[in-house]
Amino acid sequence: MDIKLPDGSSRALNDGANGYDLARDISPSLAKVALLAEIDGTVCDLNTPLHDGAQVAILTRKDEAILPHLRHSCAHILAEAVQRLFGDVQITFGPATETGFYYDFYRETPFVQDDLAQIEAEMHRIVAENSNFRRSVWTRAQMLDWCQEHGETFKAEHVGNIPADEDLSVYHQGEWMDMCRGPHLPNTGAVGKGFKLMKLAGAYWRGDANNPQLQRIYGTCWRDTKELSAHLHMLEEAEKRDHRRLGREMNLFHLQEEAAGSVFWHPRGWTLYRVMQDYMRARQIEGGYQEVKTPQLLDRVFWEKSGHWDKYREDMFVLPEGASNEDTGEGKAHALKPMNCPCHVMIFRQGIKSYRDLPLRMAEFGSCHRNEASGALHGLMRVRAFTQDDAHIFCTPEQIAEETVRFCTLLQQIYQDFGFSDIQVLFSDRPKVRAGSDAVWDQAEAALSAAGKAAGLDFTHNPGDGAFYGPKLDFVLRDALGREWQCGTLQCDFVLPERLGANYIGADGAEHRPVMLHRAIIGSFERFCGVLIEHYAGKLPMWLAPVQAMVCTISEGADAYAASVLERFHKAGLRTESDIRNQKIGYKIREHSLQKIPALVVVGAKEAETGSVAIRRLGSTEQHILPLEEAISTLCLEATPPHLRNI
RNA sequence: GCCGCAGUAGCUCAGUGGUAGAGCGCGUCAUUGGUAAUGACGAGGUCGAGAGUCCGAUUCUCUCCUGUGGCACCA
Repeated sequence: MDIKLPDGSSRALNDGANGYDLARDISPSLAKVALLAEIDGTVCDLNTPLHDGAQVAILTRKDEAILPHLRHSCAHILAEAVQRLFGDVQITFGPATETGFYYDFYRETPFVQDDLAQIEAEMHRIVAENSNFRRSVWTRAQMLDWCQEHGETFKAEHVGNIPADEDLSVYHQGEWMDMCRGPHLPNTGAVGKGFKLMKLAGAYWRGDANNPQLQRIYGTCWRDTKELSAHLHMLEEAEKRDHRRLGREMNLFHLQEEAAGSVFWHPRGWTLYRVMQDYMRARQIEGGYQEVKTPQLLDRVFWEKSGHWDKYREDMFVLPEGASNEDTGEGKAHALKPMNCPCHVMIFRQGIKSYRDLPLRMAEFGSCHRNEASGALHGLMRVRAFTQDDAHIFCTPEQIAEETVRFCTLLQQIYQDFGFSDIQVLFSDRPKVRAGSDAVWDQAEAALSAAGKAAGLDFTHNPGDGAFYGPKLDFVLRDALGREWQCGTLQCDFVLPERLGANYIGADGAEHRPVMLHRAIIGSFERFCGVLIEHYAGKLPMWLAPVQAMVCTISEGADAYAASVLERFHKAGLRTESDIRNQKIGYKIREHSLQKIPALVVVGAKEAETGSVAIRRLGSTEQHILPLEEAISTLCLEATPPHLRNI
């Protein structure tokens, strides 16, 4: 038979030959390092038989494509090690992840951290044993017998979930085996030493909280120890830019247990927050939005009417009846608002709206409370009290397309200004269970998807994942470490205007129902602050930096000059502080550099005499001596928020 | 909410069945210096909260709280 190779050449092999035979035919040295075969674009075991005319590539350690399979094989080795060491363990699943693998086990007694070292040592032993991975195909009955015999109830349950027309394959390695689709490396030795067990975690069987909890062991796995240490180093770097750590070190905010999930903003952190908010407000006004402010605490009846009570009451903060005054037991039941939209509909409903009022764009920096599960809280990223850059656009169905384009344009501008250029858009269309007629969905989906494309955004289709009340676009941005953050969203809603009785008078003189577009760009200010801190590793661009310049004196003799410099900087609108402490200049430089202050303004006798300043920028060791006014105009230029530039 | 881990000075952490220690930070004093740590001295702790075992608990046990890594959740 004839096999085509990646370089366009072809090779004649005997019938029944496999990838290994091909590798050996090409060269004995290739056969030694061959790990997997990519047959017609699908990665397969090396010993998978080839067919005539197949396009085949032999994969070796050099190919990144082996990584998922290397990791998956490593997961099997983990599972074998665990079953060797612990008698009372059932195996379940163990897939590859983005940087490694995990395996979920069932065991009455949980694993503890100290078990990991022992397990890892056993894994190295299994690698050293260098057993072949051997695939075989079993019948359902054979498999179930095996599960019965070995007490593997979870695997047995899974047998029933494998499509009837699919082969049920098992992979052996030495004495051990697992039911698995494969493919795998030729032998356990091929996994090498580039792996490490990372952490223990709980996970539910089949991802469902109603099912038994399994014990998950995470590992990371790479092609060699060099790649492994590079990855571990990257993790250390990521830890250094953790916003919780930087928030403390830079004195931006803190959290404490009496207010779990709510932020104490310190002066510097609140400055960042305010600068962001001022910027967002300005951009929104440019974008044709009107800003409003609505109540935090509303009668329970209101939430019942809006439909939130039924759906979200578990996660709402509620004041039960009588709680408003503990002494007298007076007061109706209330709840803190978990979102702003119903309140915005209330404003829309005041007075009679005409089609001439549409589209009506109503924005609020809406402070919301959601009683998030305790295990979900995480620094600024997941909190219980937060403020959204929320807005609702009331419009006609015909206006959806244009409003979407306007929104995408605004969003792109804002992300760019904050320093994010890699934006991914997910378009989610009608779910199975939904409200509204198909005709309206047709129109909304077409409008959204066309508008997304028109705005020139990267576009991924996410079928069936829309909200029950309408299709949506989600905007995911990628930060400096390549992590993804879903921040922006645009959701069509045909339901809430109806539930809460919003309408307008059309050109025909009749009442019509507006469509509501729920939209946010940064999502929550709290979370976005966290994202910014991590994206910039604390080194915020000048316009966002809480303190933009620090005037540092060389010695006491320069105090008076420093005070006049500080005053000039303040007058120029630069957020500036001064450090006239009795310390050496090196000490001050170090301290304010660690505080990530963008411009250090050093003044001593020389500067005082010539009316100049020595500027040292964060991240550089150079000093630039400039006349005071020139320094100010240079820094001011950079410190100008994006919406005020070029005007 | 579930599973693992953790909670000791402002921060990072050590430590012990007989009520505690370091470094940094903070304060005072000396030093007046030229770009990432000047020196000396000093203050600072209900060892997360509650209960139990014990003559005695920060240490052992239990419960709770909070944090943390996951899972589930995320309008």
